[in-house]
Amino acid sequence: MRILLVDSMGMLYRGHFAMIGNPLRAPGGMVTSGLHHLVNETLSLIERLRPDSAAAAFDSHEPGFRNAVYPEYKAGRPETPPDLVRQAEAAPRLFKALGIPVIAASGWEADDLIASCAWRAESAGWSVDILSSDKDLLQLVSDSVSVIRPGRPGSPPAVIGPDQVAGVIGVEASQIADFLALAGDSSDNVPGARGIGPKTAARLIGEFGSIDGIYGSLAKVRPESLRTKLAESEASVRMSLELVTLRADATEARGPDELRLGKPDAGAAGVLSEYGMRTVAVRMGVNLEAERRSPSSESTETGPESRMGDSSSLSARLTMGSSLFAALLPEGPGYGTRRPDSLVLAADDPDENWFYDLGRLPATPPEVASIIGSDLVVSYDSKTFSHLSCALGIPSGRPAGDLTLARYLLTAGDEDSGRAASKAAGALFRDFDISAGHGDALRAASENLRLLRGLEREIAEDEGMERVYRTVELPLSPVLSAMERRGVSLDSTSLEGVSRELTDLLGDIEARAEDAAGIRVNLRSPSQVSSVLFDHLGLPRIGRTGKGAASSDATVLQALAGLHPFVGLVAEHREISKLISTYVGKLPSFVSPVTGLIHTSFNQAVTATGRLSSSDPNLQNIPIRTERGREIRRCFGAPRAGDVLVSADYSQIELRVLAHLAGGGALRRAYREDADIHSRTALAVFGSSSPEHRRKAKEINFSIIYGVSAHGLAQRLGVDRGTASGIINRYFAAYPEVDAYFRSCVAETESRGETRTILGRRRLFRNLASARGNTRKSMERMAVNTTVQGSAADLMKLAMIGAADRLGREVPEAGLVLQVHDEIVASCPPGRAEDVAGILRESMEGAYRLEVPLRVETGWGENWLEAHG
DNA sequence: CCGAAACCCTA
DNA sequence: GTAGGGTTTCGGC
Repeated sequence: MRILLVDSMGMLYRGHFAMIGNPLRAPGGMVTSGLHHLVNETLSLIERLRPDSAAAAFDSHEPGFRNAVYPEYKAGRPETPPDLVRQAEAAPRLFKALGIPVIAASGWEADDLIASCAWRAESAGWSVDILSSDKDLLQLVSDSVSVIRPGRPGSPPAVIGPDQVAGVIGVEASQIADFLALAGDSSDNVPGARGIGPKTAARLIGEFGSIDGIYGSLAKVRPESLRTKLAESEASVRMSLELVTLRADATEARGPDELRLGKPDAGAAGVLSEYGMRTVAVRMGVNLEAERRSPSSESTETGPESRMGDSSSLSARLTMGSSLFAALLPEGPGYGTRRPDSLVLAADDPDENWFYDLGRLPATPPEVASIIGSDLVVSYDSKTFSHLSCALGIPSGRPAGDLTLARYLLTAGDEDSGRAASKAAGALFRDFDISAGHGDALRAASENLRLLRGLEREIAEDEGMERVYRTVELPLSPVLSAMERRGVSLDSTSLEGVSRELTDLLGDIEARAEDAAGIRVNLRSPSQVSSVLFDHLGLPRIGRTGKGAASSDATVLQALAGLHPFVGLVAEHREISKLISTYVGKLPSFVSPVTGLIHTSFNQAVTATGRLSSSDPNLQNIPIRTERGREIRRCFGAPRAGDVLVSADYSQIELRVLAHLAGGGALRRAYREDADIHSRTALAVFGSSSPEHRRKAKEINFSIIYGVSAHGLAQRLGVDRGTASGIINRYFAAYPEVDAYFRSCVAETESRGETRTILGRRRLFRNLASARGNTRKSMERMAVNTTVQGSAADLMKLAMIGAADRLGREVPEAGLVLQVHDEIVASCPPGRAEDVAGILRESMEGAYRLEVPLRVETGWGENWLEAHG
């Protein structure tokens, strides 16, 4: 026998705040996000677990024993929002109407009632499942009691049994109360031990087992400061233990037999109508006569093909302005070979939701193909959707919307909220189990459509973001997915040769290093290298690491070169081991067994500035600077045998963008005159354009783009800060418009809390106005750099869209394969290389009209090294 | 087993 | 000083 116990308050909170920006409402206007979440999660579990009994537990408003123990218990909490109070009041009535028993008792918290019911059920030999995301309830986990965490962000709902508890919270179930009593809990105002947080608490509990164990052998606690803290806090810890321990003796709690699941009663239809819960009604088989329009239902009891009847009517309903949220399952990142076996479609009208079980069909129905191929589809992630539809043999159309991209544009720079929003949406999307029926999938798809609508409304209110969304990011997505699918080839034979040579060399260096140092040392361990350099050999400590220790990084090694042979050997070891471990040793594992090619992922929604990133593998950091590194680059070729790679890269795009943004002045003039910009800068700053001065000026020009600080430039040029400061002053004297632009950029970022690129892409800087000292300086540099780096990224994205379009029409056998921020690489038959180079050049130079010309250099060859030239 | 730190590859 | 991805070691769980 099985019973499900629901932590109603926790679920209401979670649902309510998850949608706080875009809440669900009943027809009468009441906010119902929390209710929807609570009821839907509960029903999902009932459908999946099929329990015999269930109970939804609610907190009492009356003070309980904890307030008697500690009057400050839960003090200082923000007032519960009225919207949430109303939902908490409505929930018991709703559950009762649906035949789900409710437990509540004066003076008791829901957690104690759950503990008491769980204890009774367990004693009676029942299995117990608790739906809750609250860590306190993990205390109850045992062989017969599991806690189910609803759709933890980013992962499917987690069932936490005895073996999982430690992984979630760091201590065993039986130790949780002791752990919380030590660490304290700020949300409940449980004091715990002063100066001890979760990390230390978990360590102590791990070591001593319990609070009694700790105080029983306090003398063994190290270090001494910790012992003192514990001794001073003993009374507080003992009291906290009483506060956090769940009580299983609430006499009002009922046994599992008294909590049998019933059926919806006669009033259910009325309640569900009142709260606007039509899908719940359909799910429960409750007839809402007045509102029913469709004869079929999305009940999980009907077969998956239930809605396949008259699908021809569907496309007829897809008119201008409407769109369908589509998800092909199984979902997952990247380019794969998995053939999706089902398709979920959600429309604005939930009665038009569809579920196709493709696995049961002999072939993909033409209706599905025409929907996927239409330009009406919106999805959670159109690039992944495109890969999955390709796996079905159906090319997807232009995306009409993309939840990932919409969220990205709105939250760039606001890392926490961006991540949170993304995880929440991702969780909603993945948080269903197809084996339990397709109700969850449809619900998740509907929810995602609703979320996307909200985000797109917000974007549409902002001209710049709307432009970037519609004319840059959405059109770029299919360009990137095609690039990923095309892939690039890896010459494994040559790479093996490189591998052998580097491996031999590395062994040689290790032996010589041991000789030179006079002791055995793991050269991959920075701490061991440091101890040899600075303790054993007594070399001078130059730089410091982030934590203040003596650094042994490449700049330090360069400075120490010549003082001892060991130094050079370390540097060479670092170079070679890097090449082996990151490239030579790893790249072959990325060759697809299906295509024989490497397919990277171009991530369109990760960087703060609007650049792309590349991963699995990262093809944007393939070596080029050292001779040995270049041998690796030489191993990359066109995806089709016999084709060549054509490379086109922008010349100084960021400095040109800066010249444009900064307005009229010497920098703009220099570019219009097609001058050698580094020589110009050298002349202005040093009064000479000698090769040495030009080289330094080049460093200065780079530093400018990063937001220049005297400290940074000093390090870069190897001069003292005073000198660097003087150089910066002379630079700004030569290019006063750049100085003025930086100042205005910072001022605007401060006043608006955001900065913008040339096309209107936004990066949030909410804290600039309140930041001080080095934090402030750092944010100023980020703001300045974002306009330059981000605008360059905008231009490159436009160029890629244009180039992909022209290649598709003019040289269909060619296609883009790589992008490395200021470079794009295409592949084509050798005879078309010149044409392709011309198309790339024109697309890039003409991507956007600036006040200065854009220049592009092209090259081609059998491999990437030759092409890049 | 995981996260932080140190390091290094790219633009 | 900007923006990324990735590897290894090491200490703590």
